[in-house]
Amino acid sequence: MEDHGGQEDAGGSRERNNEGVRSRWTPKPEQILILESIFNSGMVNPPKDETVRIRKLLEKFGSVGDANVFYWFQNRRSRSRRRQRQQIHEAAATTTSHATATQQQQQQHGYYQTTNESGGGGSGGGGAIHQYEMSGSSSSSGGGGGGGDFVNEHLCSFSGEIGFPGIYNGVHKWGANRSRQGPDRHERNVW
Amino acid sequence: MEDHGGQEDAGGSRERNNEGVRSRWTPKPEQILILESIFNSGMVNPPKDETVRIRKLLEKFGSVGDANVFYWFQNRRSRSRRRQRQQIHEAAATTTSHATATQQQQQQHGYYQTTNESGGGGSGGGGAIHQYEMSGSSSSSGGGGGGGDFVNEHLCSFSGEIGFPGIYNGVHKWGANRSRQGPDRHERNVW
DNA sequence: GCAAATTAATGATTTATTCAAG
DNA sequence: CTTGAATAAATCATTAATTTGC
Repeated sequence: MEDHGGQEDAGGSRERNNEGVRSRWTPKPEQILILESIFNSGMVNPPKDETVRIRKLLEKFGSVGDANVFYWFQNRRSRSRRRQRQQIHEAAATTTSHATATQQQQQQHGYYQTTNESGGGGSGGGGAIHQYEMSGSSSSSGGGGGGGDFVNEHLCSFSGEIGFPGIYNGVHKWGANRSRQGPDRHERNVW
Repeated sequence: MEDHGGQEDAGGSRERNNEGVRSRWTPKPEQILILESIFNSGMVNPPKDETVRIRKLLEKFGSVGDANVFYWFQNRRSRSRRRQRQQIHEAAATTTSHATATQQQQQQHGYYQTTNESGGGGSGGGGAIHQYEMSGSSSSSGGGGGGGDFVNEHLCSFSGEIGFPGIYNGVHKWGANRSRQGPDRHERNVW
């Protein structure tokens, strides 16, 4: 049997390196699915709060840290753009027409952005919402997940969807949101 | 309680933004002194462990977060470089000779770098040591300090008074271990 | 069929650029 | 204008695919 999911340490929980090689996180297929789903839904740059939620969600499938999630999104954005540009350049080189599709990305540092992945199925699509989500002194504390949690919605989709071998979809309730009691000087800093 | 006789909130502890305006950290003169001292000593890109120590040290003079310290060093490096380049360009424009001082920085992403500040007396010179420093022992808590000594050394200078820096360059012997050991999967992540 | 060598993907760092508060 | 904060681009380093030789 190919327990292709057998390696539990693949999640990166083992970074023990007596030598000098730092092991990096290797996301599991399920994790990648979740991440891509979120990304494709338009949240290409989740704020810290959301990132933490995502991490907690991913953690159910393997060890992962907040930074890993952050890196993942960062790299995804960067590479998405690069490929888009390459394709543009490529097309420009191929097409003899003068139609230079100069799709200049306007660097709107908004968090949600319409992902125009070329190859993607374009399932999500959706919302270019501007949710800056600042430290929520405004009522975000509510323990139980507070208000509209983006991640929660996605979780719904996954509860009973992904047919993973050996994964029981239980109802997760990460209500106990680890509120940051520290004096946050900057909510959305680089961590 | 020391009354620094000045803006108390300047430390940045107040970043409450009910509106959405983030107030940014305003380092106190003492803090700047410490930071510059460390920077001038050759540590231009302190690893996380050291950053935390620095933060704790700075915190004695006002609220400050790890990220603030990180940003400060980042901006300092950037600014330093840019100015250097400008000066080079400027000099090149002035000098009629063909000696184009193409000081191509070879992107040695080392943490310690010879600070070639133009104005400085060029004393330091230190060592472009590659020290990845991966701590590992989380015993860096409290002021007790632990293994690291860099910040502590600086602290010595400050213990009692900020005796203006002549910035004496002592012998730096930081680590010098080029082995990149990293127990944690992402010790030096972006926070 | 396997294991070393090579290449392709991609996670993690660092640098350059930009935005905005003071 | 200065400079802290944030992000995107570029780069490095490690892991997975793959090729190659036996």
